[in-house]
Amino acid sequence: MTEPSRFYLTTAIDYPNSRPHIGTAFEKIGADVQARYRRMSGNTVHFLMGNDENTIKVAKRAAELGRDPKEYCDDMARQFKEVWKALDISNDDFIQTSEARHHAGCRAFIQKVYDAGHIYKGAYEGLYCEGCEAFKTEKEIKEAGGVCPDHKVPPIKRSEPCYFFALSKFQDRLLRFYDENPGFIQPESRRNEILSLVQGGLQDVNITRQGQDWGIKVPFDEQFTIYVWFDALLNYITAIGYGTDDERFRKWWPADIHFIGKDITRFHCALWPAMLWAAGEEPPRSVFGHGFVYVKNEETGAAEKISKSLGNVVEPMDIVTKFSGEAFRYYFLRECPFPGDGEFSWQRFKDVFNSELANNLGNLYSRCITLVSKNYDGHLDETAGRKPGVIYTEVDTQTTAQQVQKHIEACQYNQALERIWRQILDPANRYAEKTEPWKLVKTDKEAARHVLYDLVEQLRCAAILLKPFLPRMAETIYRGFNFPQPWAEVRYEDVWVHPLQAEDLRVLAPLEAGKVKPLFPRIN
RNA sequence: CCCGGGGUGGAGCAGUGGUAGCUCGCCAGGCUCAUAACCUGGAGGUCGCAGGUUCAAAUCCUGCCCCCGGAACCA
Repeated sequence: MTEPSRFYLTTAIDYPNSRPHIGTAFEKIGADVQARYRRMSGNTVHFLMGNDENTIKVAKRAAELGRDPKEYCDDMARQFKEVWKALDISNDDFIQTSEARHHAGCRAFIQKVYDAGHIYKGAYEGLYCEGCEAFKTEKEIKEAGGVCPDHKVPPIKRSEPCYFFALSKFQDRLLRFYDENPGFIQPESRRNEILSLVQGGLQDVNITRQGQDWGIKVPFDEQFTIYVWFDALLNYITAIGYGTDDERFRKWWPADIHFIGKDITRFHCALWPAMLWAAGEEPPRSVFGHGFVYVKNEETGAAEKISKSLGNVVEPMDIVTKFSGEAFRYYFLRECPFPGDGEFSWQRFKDVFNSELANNLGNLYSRCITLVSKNYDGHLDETAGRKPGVIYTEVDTQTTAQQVQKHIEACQYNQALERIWRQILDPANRYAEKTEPWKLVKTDKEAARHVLYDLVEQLRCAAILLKPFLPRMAETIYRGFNFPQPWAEVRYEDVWVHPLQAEDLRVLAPLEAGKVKPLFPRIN
């Protein structure tokens, strides 16, 4: 991959018109696993998230509520952050594009591009709704049946002066760049899409709006504000100091990976590199366009796009409060392939939770702890300095750990988790069944002790491998025993290095009548 | 019309040339340490359709059908 020292990753910034839904959260979780994994791997990580606030819609929404736009944005940002916190998203920074650092960086950037001659004045013609006092896309109008979706009146054609960014000039350079950097656009399917798009020719893009109060003023012509993408994309650099702290900016740029939804791939893969070149900066190292989450209609069985009009919006907190942030993370990481699309249904959620988290992982943890605590008073003698035995020979744990690493690096989180379950946890349950330590303890207590030591080793491996995915439960499992490595310092290598116990293995988990509290209580 | 993705046992997926695999669900046993959890076995698929290449195709080629998404303020 990239140089091991620093790793800068971002997610798309969200519109604060409405609260985040499970699809928005899907992206953050996928990025979070990557961030946590990189930290474990010894990288100095900077993980950025944020909200995209300089839009007409935001100003309008605030006006509807009779609130000051900035105050409204701050309140929404607070709500977003609450959700991300509940999901244990480990972002290092959260940028709001209404912040001064973003405004300053944006103005510096656009001025530079202007001075370099990549911006020219022209006129924009589009479909305009007088009720909204805004231009509408053809798609919006078409979907509403030829009228404005908000005001139900047909739009009028309107032309206004504006500034264009000369994107078309960068077509050849982009194609050359894709060719020289085959890993730039991920996954592969997205790459093909962008390739054909750019080969088909690029149009210059309108980057300003006239007569808006809310937003960033164009420094070389203050009657205009910067329009959407030319503002939003810049958050990735203004957040790390572009235009305000050059040293910091140089430290982190270029980004190692931008996580975005597949729908905005074109902006990140075509427009964004061109903008950066125009300002004399490097493009990001890679862009990952993840899939979408659809909601299963329980009546028809059909997968529906999440939308307010369909009334099928599921908010993360709906799930988190009923289950947990960990369960939420597990479901989407295991059930929805990150590069492709996935589906959510409450029934499926329950099934996955019960079979994989409660019955498999949680139950293995419970049975191991009980066996050790009840039969050995929580203390396995003579395990200090002793290597655990191998319980599964088809695939050794080193291979498994490396397969998991490979999958994480390719953002194939569902496959990484499947490996852990099939190659670490299932074999442990089978091994317990085969060796029957609950019986063996009555005839050969020493042999049973070794069996239990081997079983607990599987929990140790699973906890380490699961650290980026289920940070809390992985820690709970790990701290249930006196494993030698401090939790904060464990790395994937520790899975196969088997650092020896300095002292005999002991159960540290709090017990009641010799039993632990279930990690994932079954849902009925 | 164009572009992209996809069609594999009831559901969800893996599988890019060599006896069709996994999870859930279902059926039957076993076990009883554990969260009525765990383990074993079983039923269930002509891998969208039709041709072709090959000793051999879910996998490569051609044509067709169907589903989903996209075309520039939408994660």
